[in-house]
Amino acid sequence: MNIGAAARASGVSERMIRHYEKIGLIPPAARRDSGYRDYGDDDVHRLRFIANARDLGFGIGEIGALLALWSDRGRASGEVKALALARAEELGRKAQALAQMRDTLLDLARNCHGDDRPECPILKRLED
Amino acid sequence: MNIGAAARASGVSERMIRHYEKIGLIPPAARRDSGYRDYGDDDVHRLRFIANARDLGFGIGEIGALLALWSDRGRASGEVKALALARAEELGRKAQALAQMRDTLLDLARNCHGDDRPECPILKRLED
DNA sequence: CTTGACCTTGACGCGATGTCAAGGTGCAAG
DNA sequence: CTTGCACCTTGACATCGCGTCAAGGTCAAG
Repeated sequence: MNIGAAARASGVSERMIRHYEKIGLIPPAARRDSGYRDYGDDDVHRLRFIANARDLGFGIGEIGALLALWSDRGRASGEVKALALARAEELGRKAQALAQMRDTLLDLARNCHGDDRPECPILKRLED
Repeated sequence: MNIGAAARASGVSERMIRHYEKIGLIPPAARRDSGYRDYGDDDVHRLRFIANARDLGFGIGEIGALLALWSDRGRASGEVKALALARAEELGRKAQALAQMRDTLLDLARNCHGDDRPECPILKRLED
């Protein structure tokens, strides 16, 4: 399977497949005589795993750890759980921070006439 | 005032002050004979404005627009309000996306024994 | 004059991805 | 066989906001 087909099958762009290979997240792909990368079902499976982990907010480093645990038949599920909980906590922190900013902005906007007059509590707040 | 003092007074790092100047977000600073940048109270005021806007989640482009409105005596507060509401909406979207990921992870973790056994619903989910 | 704090520019790093360029490969139709 | 198009290769540059380090100039106090 060429890289384009693997990309379509896995949901990971060609660009990122090459990138993940370069940074060592995935092993170097097999090559045909032409130099084209050649992927099998296992490779696509691994790429889908990565895509799913990314969709859940894991970073590259964590995904590396997850991949190692995934391929370790004797792994302890506790390690995976710990990674997931740590990520969940971090995501919660970020989500709260963003929600806080949003609320502040909505608060400021509520007190702003929003008409043609120049007076604006939003800008006042930014000045402080 | 040297750049270090301006950084301390405004809460914007030296690095970012130079950066904002290079990308044109702020006008080039005055220079002493030595080549040192020289800042006045107005400059610090503007930098604080930028720091506050950043803390509220505005991006560089939006801050540029806010700065223009800020220095426009005849501005319409409606324009500022529109920027704030657009940013608030975007922040809300991101916050929700992160919270969604967090909830999914907590859900998966809840169903994971988290002991020494290898069986793990989290990894199962990542495989799909 | 020396020392140490401060300034200058420039470059490289992160994280994850897009995009563009210049060139080679594979395959099907003419 | 040739032509053309889709696909592949590597590499470089852009994004966004910031850290950090390096090599050198400046300033002020001792």
